[in-house]
Amino acid sequence: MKLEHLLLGVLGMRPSTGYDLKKFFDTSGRYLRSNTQMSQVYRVLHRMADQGWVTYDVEPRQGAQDAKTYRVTPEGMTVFLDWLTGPYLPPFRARDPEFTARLSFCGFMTEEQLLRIVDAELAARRDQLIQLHDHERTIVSEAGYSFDVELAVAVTGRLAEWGSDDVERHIQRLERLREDILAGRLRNQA
Amino acid sequence: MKLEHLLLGVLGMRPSTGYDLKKFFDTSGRYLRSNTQMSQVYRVLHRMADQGWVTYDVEPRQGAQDAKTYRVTPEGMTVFLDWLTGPYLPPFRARDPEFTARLSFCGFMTEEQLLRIVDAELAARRDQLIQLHDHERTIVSEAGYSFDVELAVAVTGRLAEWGSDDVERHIQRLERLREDILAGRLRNQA
DNA sequence: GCGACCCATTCCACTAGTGCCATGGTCCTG
DNA sequence: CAGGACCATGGCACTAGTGGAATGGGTCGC
Repeated sequence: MKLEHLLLGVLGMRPSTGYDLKKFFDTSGRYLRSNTQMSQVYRVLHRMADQGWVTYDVEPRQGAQDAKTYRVTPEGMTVFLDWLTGPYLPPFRARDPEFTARLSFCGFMTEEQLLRIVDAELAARRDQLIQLHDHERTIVSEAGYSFDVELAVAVTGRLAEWGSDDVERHIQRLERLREDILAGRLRNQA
Repeated sequence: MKLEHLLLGVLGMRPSTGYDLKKFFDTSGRYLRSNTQMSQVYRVLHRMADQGWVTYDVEPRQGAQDAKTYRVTPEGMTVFLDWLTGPYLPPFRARDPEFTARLSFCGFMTEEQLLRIVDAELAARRDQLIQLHDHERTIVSEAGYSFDVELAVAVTGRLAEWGSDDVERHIQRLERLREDILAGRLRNQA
């Protein structure tokens, strides 16, 4: 998930300055991408402007740097939609934000496109759950450094438990979401 | 969380070849780091060998490339332990693997060091939960591209719900783990 | 006896991201 | 009236990671 696409998505909802974008990723967008650097935002913005994916209006500010309000061009929107509605390959770890990122831009999708993504995610996580079960792990330290095997076994056992619980829970949520989309239950609700 | 540290941790448990390490991150270590490239593993291994953090024994294989079995040196172990037991700054997103990574190497820690990490994580997530509640988000599309506001509101609402449920659940697990460590319940169990 | 897959290392060009700092303004607060 | 937060842009050196391919075995099954 490139910063590029996230920026296009955010700008697609609301034209912003580089500063606004940075602020967004520090606050409500933090679950999409954390630790976003100023420099990175501006660098990507410059590149996208060169490629014609975004344009900006300059608001002159006497003395200080001008403020540039960026907006997505039709070409940029095409690039963004190609990513958003293009093939979704669920990442190996259910927790990384690929899926969440796409869902948070679901306003740009049709319900059919959304369903395709949800279905792909669901299939991947069901597979994953099966593989988690027939997976034994042994912990042995052979390297001669001080290592508390008993503690390691107990804690990693718990981590594995947490992991598969999370996947199960995620699957249940996806099933519920899927049904709600199909039944039109996402319409006309608070 | 640098690949460096993960490699040192894994090698600290079991000396391995570069290939073994890559395989590990593709299978049981996949929750620590996904999509690990061969080239990256070998590059980091070379650098660490230069710095004296690891050494290797060469097993000659006639015709083909020699196989090198890497192991951690005392200096490397020091570097690793400095990271592992050094200050833990919980990442903004509860889901990224910093915490999990440290816990999976808990065999190298004392129970006190483990507790410090768990406590830091717990404090961070409790703060986060408070901030999640007084956080209103409004979704408006002002950019003129086709945008289904109703769908977006419904789905992002659900995402937010999922997110805060996850944090709550994570906190409960941490509390339970904390108590179990303190009560010595991680000892002598299956 | 060949294709597929495993073992094992290395190189190369490239892209993305980090961390830190400089500039220069406004507005608020104690 | 100083200090800090906020607004806004940008430069620089650096590090880490991606993606792909070349090399050259070995083993297993069909």
